[in-house]
Amino acid sequence: MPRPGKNSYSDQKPPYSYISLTAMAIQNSSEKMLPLSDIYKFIMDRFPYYRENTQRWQNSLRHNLSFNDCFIKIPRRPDQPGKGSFWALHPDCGDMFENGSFLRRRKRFKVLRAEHMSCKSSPMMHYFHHHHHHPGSKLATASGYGGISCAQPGGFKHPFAIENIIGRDYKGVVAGGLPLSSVMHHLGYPVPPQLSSVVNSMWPHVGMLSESMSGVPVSAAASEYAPFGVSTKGLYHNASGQTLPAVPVPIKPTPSLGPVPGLSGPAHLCTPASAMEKSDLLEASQRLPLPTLLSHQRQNK
DNA sequence: CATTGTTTATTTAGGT
DNA sequence: ACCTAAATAAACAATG
Repeated sequence: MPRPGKNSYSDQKPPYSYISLTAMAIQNSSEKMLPLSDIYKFIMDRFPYYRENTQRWQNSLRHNLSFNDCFIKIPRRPDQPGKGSFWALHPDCGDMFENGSFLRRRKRFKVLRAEHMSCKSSPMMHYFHHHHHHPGSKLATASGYGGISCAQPGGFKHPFAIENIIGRDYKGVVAGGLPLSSVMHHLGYPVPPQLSSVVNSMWPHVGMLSESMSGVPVSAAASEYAPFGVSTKGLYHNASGQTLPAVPVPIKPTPSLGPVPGLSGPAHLCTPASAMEKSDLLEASQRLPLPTLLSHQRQNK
C-alpha cells in the first residue's frame, strides 16, 4: 500500500457523477433530504478529491440540482433556520444506477407534464396534488424515467437503496471500479463480502461517517416511517394552517413487475429529451418540441 | 454580500 | 463513430 501521506489513491476522482454523489448524500440522510451545504459536506467528508476546487465543482453540483428533475426542492420549515431549501430525490426517479454505472445514466430523468396522467394512486402523488402545485415545481405532476412514468402501488423500492445497487447484478457494481460498497458500508449499510474486498483496497478513506451529518445517527430514522417507507413526521403547517410537505419521498413506487419496466426496452413515447430539461412545460403545456439547439461543433482533441 | 438557485452555452466523455 | 449524459463555465436573480 502506498503511504496515505498525501497524494495517493485518496485524491483520485471518485467514479461517481455529481448526480450519484448527491443522491448518495440525500439517501444517506435520515430525512432523505438535505440543504445544499450538507450535500457539500457529505461529499467533502468522504472524498478528499472534493476538498479542492470547491468553487468549480460546487457550481456544477448546483447546476445539477436545478437542472435535473430527479432532484426536488423542499421548502424549509419556518422553524428551521438557514438559507436555501432542502433537496430530495424525486419520488419517481427510480433506480438511476440501473445500468450499474454511477458515472452515467442511460437516460435522464425527466418529469413529463401531463396534467391528467393516469396514475394517481400513489400515496405521495396524492400528497403532491393535495398540496402545492407551484408551476415550476418538478413534482407538480406525473413523471417518468426513460419514458416510463406511472407506477402502481405494490412494489416500492428505494431509488438509491443498497438493494438497488448491490442487490442485483454484481457486474453493475464493479462496473465503475467503484468503492460503492465502501461508501455504503460506512453509511451503515451491509456490504456483501465479495464487494467489500474490492473496495477496501482502494477507497479506505470513505471511512469517517456521520458526526459531520449534523450529528444525526444514520440508523435511527426508520422508526417513524409509514408502511411504504414514507415518513410521516415531515409534515408541517404553515401560517395559513395549511399542511405542507416537509418530507421527501424516500421511496419510489415501482411497477409491480419490477424496477422501471421498459427501461431497457425499445423506444418509448417520451420525447428524446433533446436539450431541454427543466420543466417550464408546466405553463405552455406540451406543445412543439422546442428547437433543438444542439451543438454543431465537433471539436478536436 | 455571500450563499443559493436558474439558465444558457460549450466541451468532455461514457456506453453502445 | 455516434448519441447524449455529464462536466464545466459563466451570467445573473433571489434570498438570508
